[in-house]
Amino acid sequence: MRVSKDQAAENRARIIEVASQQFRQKGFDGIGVADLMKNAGLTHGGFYGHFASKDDLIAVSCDEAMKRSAEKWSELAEQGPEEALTAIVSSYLAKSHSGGLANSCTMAMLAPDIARHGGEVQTNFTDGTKKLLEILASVTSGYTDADKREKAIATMAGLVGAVVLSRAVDDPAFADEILSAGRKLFGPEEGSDQ
Amino acid sequence: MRVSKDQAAENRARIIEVASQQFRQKGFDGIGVADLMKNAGLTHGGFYGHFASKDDLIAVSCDEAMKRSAEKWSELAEQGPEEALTAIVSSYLAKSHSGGLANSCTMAMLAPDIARHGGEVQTNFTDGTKKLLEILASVTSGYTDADKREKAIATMAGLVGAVVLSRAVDDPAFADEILSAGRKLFGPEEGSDQ
DNA sequence: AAATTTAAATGATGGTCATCATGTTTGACT
DNA sequence: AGTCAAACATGATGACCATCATTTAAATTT
Repeated sequence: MRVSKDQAAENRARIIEVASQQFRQKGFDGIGVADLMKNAGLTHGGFYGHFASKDDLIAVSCDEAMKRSAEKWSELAEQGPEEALTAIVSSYLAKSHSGGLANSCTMAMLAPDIARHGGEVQTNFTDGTKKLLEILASVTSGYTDADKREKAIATMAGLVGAVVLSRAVDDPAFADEILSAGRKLFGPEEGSDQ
Repeated sequence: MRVSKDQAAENRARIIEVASQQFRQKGFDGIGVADLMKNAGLTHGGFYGHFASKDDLIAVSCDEAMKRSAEKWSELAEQGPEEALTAIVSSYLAKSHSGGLANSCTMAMLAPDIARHGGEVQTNFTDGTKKLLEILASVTSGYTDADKREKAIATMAGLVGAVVLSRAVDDPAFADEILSAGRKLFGPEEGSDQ
């Protein structure tokens, strides 16, 4: 059966959307093409009309997710410099019960998968990470740009590590303790405001 | 064929050792029981004499790896308080070319896999992470124990995030930039020593 | 309205995987 | 010395997977 051009584009977008969530939740190897398509309301055969391979979808969906993060950070950055950093940090380190693994950042949920995968995904991820870093550096205080960038790297690593650990840990209280320490210490003038 | 008790124990230890490295390098789903056994110099059939299931091996090998990390950190912590923190940080954030993915920390390489897996691995990982945090807190300066612990959480998150990102990124110069920013900013008196 | 195009469905293929049943060898114990 | 069973090998089983060939049917074009 056939479907209108608009419908087909919508289907493609839904496949990417589903894939983006499911990959973050279950990993690249944790979900198959057939299940992905079923969750998008389609059957597995149609997949190869939209994408050359599963690897292709992986690359596309991760790129999409990184771009979405960049948009979100950019929006949060449109504030006074100090409030902006606080906004990004507290948005990134929101309590773990708000949205499961599927709604967490690609950097936090898929970075090791990407490191192992190599290829196009990794290149896209690298570019996306650099972009996020620039946004973060632009709302970070420091004497020089190099100083800002260095501090932004540390903040980004802290954010990613805090989410990675809080999601991996069994104990909800411990998970929240990690997120809350991050919220306190990765904000403006880190560590010196007590 | 049969093998002496000592030989069998040695074989079991080698399976765990191989698994620990391969899982970190390729992920839980990235290596099969048969290949794991082959890399340990055995055939796949013998596996179920040593372990109840692949999940069992996953739990055992991660526990082993976390315990090994704790030993290493404990040794590094046996120094003056400031040197100890520096030692742990610079050991953790050593240049990326020294040892590939297989020799990186479990927290950095497997945390998302563990979050998805659940069960015994996750419990072991949680305990191991708490243990590492205590060691880090013991070499961290602060007015109160709660303060030390909070700072130690931030440091640990920063270390993990820096390794996660540096391993995932395509660009070696960027990877080293991340590690080196971490080395500079996650040491003693973070961020205030410039 | 007929012809063409194409999104998606169906179903098959070859590969991989975890697990287990069974066979073989030989240490360990009587 | 003789028996037993532990340790490992071999091979099978059934499930799942990515990919693709073929078919179906509707959207688009003529």
